[in-house]
Amino acid sequence: MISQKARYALRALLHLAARGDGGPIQISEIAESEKIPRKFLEAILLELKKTGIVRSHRGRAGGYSLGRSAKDISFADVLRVTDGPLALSPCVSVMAYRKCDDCFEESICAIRKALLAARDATAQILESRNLASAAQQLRRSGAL
Amino acid sequence: MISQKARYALRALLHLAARGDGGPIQISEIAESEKIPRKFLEAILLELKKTGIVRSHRGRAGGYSLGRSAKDISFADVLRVTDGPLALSPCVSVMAYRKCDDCFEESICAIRKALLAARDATAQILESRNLASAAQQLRRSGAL
DNA sequence: TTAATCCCTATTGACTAGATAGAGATTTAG
DNA sequence: CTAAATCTCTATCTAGTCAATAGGGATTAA
Repeated sequence: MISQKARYALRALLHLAARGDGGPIQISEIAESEKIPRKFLEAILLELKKTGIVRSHRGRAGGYSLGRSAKDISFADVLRVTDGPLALSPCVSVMAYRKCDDCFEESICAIRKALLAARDATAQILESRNLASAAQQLRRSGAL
Repeated sequence: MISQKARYALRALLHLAARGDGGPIQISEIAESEKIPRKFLEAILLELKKTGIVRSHRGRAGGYSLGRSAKDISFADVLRVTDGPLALSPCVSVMAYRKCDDCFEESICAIRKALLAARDATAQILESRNLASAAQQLRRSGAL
């Protein structure tokens, strides 16, 4: 299961992607219209900023905007920031590989083989879905 | 990431699948040869028993054996017991559906659409991998 | 210089993961 | 029949994580 943080992050980013072309948007606007606890959202956006997914503008009339084109921000990108690796085991993570603590011999581990296939399938999907396509879906279904 | 409990469960079940035809195997044998804390393994096997994945035999010379043919026990079956639903969100879980707490309108949720595709991809893989095929892989690579 | 914004650190409460302890119940060998 | 070996059950502990909140500090523009 993804965390609440991940849900908030995705909702906030979709908000930015949808109303994206009129300068920065304030935390409080996002928090109110997406029903996200304001302080929690601050922390989330700060993390997203550190990885370049969003950009911030300080001072009066400051706020947040996407750090790059919406079509270049995938669901995988976001989940990796909020929830860590997509993989079901560190030993099959591409972005954050680590040997399992008690692994005997990785090359013949039957568990690893299954988890690796699962990771590849998940990553293939989540890397192909991005904010632009998601926002477009919303527009098509009349939600925007 | 899967839990430590899931790892232990899978290792224990592979142990049973590999040495499966000579009557029940004791917890202590599994615990020692798979390096799993004994008491923790007891709890895990008890849970696996409740769902029919293993069968127990009490008393002297008792122990555990698989509850059904190894080819009918998928990785998905095991992970569902130890770690809950495979899905990344309750609203896309097939075995344990639940509406998201703060969902506005499920049918047009763009997040849900991506998570649904991810669930299907993961489930497809994990339901196709089973203890029999995993044990066979181990045999082929000379681990048994 | 003031007000609006983002930035940062610390803290809290609830919950879960992983592991352990100690008895109780059941079966079978002798 | 009884003793030993097994599984069964309930309770507990510790450390860590999740979700949320608090209270300022830094920056910018009007």
